[in-house]
Amino acid sequence: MSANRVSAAGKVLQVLAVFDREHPARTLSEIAQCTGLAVSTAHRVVAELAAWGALERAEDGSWHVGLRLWEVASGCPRTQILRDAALPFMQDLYEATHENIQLAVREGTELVFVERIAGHRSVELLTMVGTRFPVASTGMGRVLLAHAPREFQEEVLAAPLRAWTPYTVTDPRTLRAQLDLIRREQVFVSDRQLSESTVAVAAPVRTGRAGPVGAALGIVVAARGAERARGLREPLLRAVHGISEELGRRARTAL
Amino acid sequence: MSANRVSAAGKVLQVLAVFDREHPARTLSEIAQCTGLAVSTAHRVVAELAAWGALERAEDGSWHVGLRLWEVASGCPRTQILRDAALPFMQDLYEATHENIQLAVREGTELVFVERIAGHRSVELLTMVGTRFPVASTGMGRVLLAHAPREFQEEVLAAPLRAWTPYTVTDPRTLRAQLDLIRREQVFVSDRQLSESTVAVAAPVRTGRAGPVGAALGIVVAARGAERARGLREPLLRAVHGISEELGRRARTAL
DNA sequence: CAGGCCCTTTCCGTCAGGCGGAAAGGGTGC
DNA sequence: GCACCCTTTCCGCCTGACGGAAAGGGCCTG
Repeated sequence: MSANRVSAAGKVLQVLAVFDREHPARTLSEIAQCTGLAVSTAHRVVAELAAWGALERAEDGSWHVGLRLWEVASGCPRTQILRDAALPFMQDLYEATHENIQLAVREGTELVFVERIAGHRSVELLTMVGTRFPVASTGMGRVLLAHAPREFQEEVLAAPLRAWTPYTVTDPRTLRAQLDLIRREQVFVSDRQLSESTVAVAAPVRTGRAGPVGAALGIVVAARGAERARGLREPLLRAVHGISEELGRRARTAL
Repeated sequence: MSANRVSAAGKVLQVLAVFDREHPARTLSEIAQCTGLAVSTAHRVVAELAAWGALERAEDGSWHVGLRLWEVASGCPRTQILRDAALPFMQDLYEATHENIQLAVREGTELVFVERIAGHRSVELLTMVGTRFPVASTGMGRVLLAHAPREFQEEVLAAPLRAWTPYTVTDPRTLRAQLDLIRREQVFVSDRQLSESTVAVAAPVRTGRAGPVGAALGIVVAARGAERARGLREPLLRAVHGISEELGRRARTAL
């Protein structure tokens, strides 16, 4: 058989793509199965990746992403620069609130969480660093969507919106109104849209004082303590302004 | 010409390896140069990687690591599990001290920084998340070395030790004594070994209460405020014990 | 304890797809 | 306008990637 129209480089990427949040570890035959590669081929590719350090092997024989690949990828400028600029402000915000502080960027019609601070007293969340969500599903995503090019907004509004809770806004018209609201107000409160037990407060991070929106910062609190959200507005705004200026400063010196 | 003894998968990895902390962005010809690949080959490989999202292109035409690769690699269990277990304790420690809190693992004879908390009031450091250092050069590294298999210790002690400052211990005999000390005491104070302006306090993180040492936690303070180090002992110990137990709990439930 | 099942590893002959030299294309600075 | 450098495309040759097959090994079941 040879339903194989994938370049050698493509095979490497296929193998890497097999590892995600739900499957951090996989066996050789799983890898072969998922990629559609012959086991012998998968075996060779995996062995080469492992020799380099991109994959590592657990005692039980299963494979997982290796430290070496993590090192290379952790230099990703999109996350690295943002993270460096934002962390001190996120720390301040955490210290003031002791809630979950999250940082995310938009990638197409999805939201990718880039950094997160959580302590012992924070609410448990289902989001994790490195995971994706539809951009319309979260408060942070809607903030990014509101400041995204029109085409993206239309693309998202055109698609059916998933209801995660009874409160999730799924009517495109209502969502459109929310996006308008977000652009007027700086801060957006997202009430139990993704989970019944959480309320999020989110604001846009810019590059420089008035530059383009490149990320969103959010605080997630328990829904039962939702009245707290009001008091989070000011500290959140201070943080996003601080981060935006810091990003502007770094972008300028980089040129 | 064809001084080419590298498999197709190897070429992909060669290209990825070209990106490090000193060179987060590179042009096509740089990539070709560094890997020794023909430009046309490098071009094809880079294009394939970019199509998948492993590489992205800046406006100036240079290439850098893409968000997609970062996502996959951020699932690396070695860092992910450790990070998740340690972060809340690192937060507490940061809040109590407002100093740099660092988490690192050992990879062969080198130290890799896995996580770092730093706020506005913390000292500027030359270490970054995702960077490597010789294991003997830092306080955290020596803690990991002290708890590493004998063979590694001998390997490191046999090699010449680099002097980063006038205070750096380079005599194998003195270092050996330090390693003994580390095993007796739980906490190790590393005085201006890597930089003249910093003092580090480090302790080992275990898997479970008495499991193997898998990481090191460290606090870095300004050398001028070195007397603070004494007071950091107890909070640091509390943190490493908390993390160790949390790791033990997770490892057990994973089985 | 034998038998069967499934996953991993190795081997090897075939042939497609990767390879790189060369040349065209495009941008910039002197 | 010319020269230089970087990027992109093209194409014919040939090598090294491919996958079927079989051996090896661990584990459960009857």
